[in-house]
Amino acid sequence: MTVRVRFAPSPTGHLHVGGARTAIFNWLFAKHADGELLLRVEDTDQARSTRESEAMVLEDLRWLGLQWDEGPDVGGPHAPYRQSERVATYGRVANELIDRGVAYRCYCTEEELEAKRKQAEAESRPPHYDLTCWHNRRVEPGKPYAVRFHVPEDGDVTIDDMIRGEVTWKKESLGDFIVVRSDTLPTYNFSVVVDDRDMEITHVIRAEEHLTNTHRQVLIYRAMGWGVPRFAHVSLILGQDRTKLSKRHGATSVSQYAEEGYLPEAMVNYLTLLGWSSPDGLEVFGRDHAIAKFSMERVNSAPAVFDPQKLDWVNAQHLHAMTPAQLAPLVRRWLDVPWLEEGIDVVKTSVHRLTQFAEALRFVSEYEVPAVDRAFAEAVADDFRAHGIPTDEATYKAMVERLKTTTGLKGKNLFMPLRLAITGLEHGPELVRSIPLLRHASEVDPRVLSPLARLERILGA
RNA sequence: GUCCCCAUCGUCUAGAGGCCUAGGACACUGCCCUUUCACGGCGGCGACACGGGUUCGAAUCCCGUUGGGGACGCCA
Repeated sequence: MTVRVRFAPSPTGHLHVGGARTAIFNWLFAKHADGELLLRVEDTDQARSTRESEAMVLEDLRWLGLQWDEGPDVGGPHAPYRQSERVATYGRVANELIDRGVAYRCYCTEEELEAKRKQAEAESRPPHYDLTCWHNRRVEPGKPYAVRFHVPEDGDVTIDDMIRGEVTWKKESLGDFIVVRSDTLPTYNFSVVVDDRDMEITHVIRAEEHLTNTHRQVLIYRAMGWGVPRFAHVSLILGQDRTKLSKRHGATSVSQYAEEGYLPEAMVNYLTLLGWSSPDGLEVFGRDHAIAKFSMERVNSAPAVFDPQKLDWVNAQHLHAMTPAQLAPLVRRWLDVPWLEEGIDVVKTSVHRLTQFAEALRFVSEYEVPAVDRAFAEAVADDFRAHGIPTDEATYKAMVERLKTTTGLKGKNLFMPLRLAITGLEHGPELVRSIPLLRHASEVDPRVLSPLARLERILGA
């Protein structure tokens, strides 16, 4: 049987790293098994769902480089893939549930239910529905009602979770729950079951926050006589304070990380590492490796704290492995200069994120006249005029040898003022690379002062 | 409160009863490389939450305690 999994976001904003990790695990699981991944939009919460959010989520998933076989954008044999467009189906199933006597119309108002809940709480009883409309089943034409599922006598449920093993719930832990709201839209626990059934989902891989929902969902599968898919509940991603990662922990949407100069490859790599480890111990890897090695057996059941520092490191590893030609088109967004590739090559190892290239290369386009000994500057300028500005390692080394003689300086005493005079800074990439870079950049970019022009600034000042 | 899940260095993790004096990675830190910064290399610091079992033997299996998290909606 072909593995079919789904990622089912609700379109209420950008994709969060938690959702991204769930999507990635679904994708890895499907790809590894040569199965299919489909995307389903869970937009039955009309108050919060928007098309703009849906577009953002899809864009975030594409940025990560995940691809799906069926979805609202690409269609497929089980269309539509938006729950808001599937309400007729839910209504049919709900009616069948009522016909079978396992669900009923509930005419209680939200206010009544709220009062009952409060009273139950006050009497320290479980806040379950008091079954008024179950005992008094009726049809009141014209009056709005919700459809409620009745938890049966044999409502205990045990699942064999791929990550957690056997998990059992007693029927008492559940009250009768609503499957269709009075506005005729389904609730999550209901639509998910109908859709997973319709879409022939074989494995439900989702976040642990849904674990307890599984009790209700299995009850619906049973009532309809449907086969139950396998479940895999992935642990949550936590913030540094060990609570569920949320906005107050800082950047939590993948689009923010894209803005901050992280590579999609690194994001996928790091998120994959949060709860999964490669059997060969590799920590820096690409998509193909993850797909080849992925298995649910190696997914950790304990929650994981999101560590921005390690993400940075993983990102740097991917960055450093890329060529300047590969990086240049990505960096242009932040720094669009004609000498970009050589610049990238010179400062690459000092950079962890794409955004940092602009900062690391600022010394090329910006120059503030530093405090340098005038005679020293004169000597260097004379050398440039006589022998030309170094253009590679050989000419640089020759220049250094001459300067040792003409200035009588060596070691730190030579290199520190040389660096300061030419870059305007005390720290930076190797001079053997920086000086040729400045020369080449000044030749193609009028905004860049050549090394000689810089010395003349000092002398003219 | 009830139910469910979880528990190895600060963090991510390896660990399927003897291979464990518990391994790796990030972070921190020392040295080396480097005439700066970074990269890189070699070291250091640093954990099996606690208590009972089971067993010749437990990080590993069982029970309990504690701690953390999640869910208890006409949200998903």
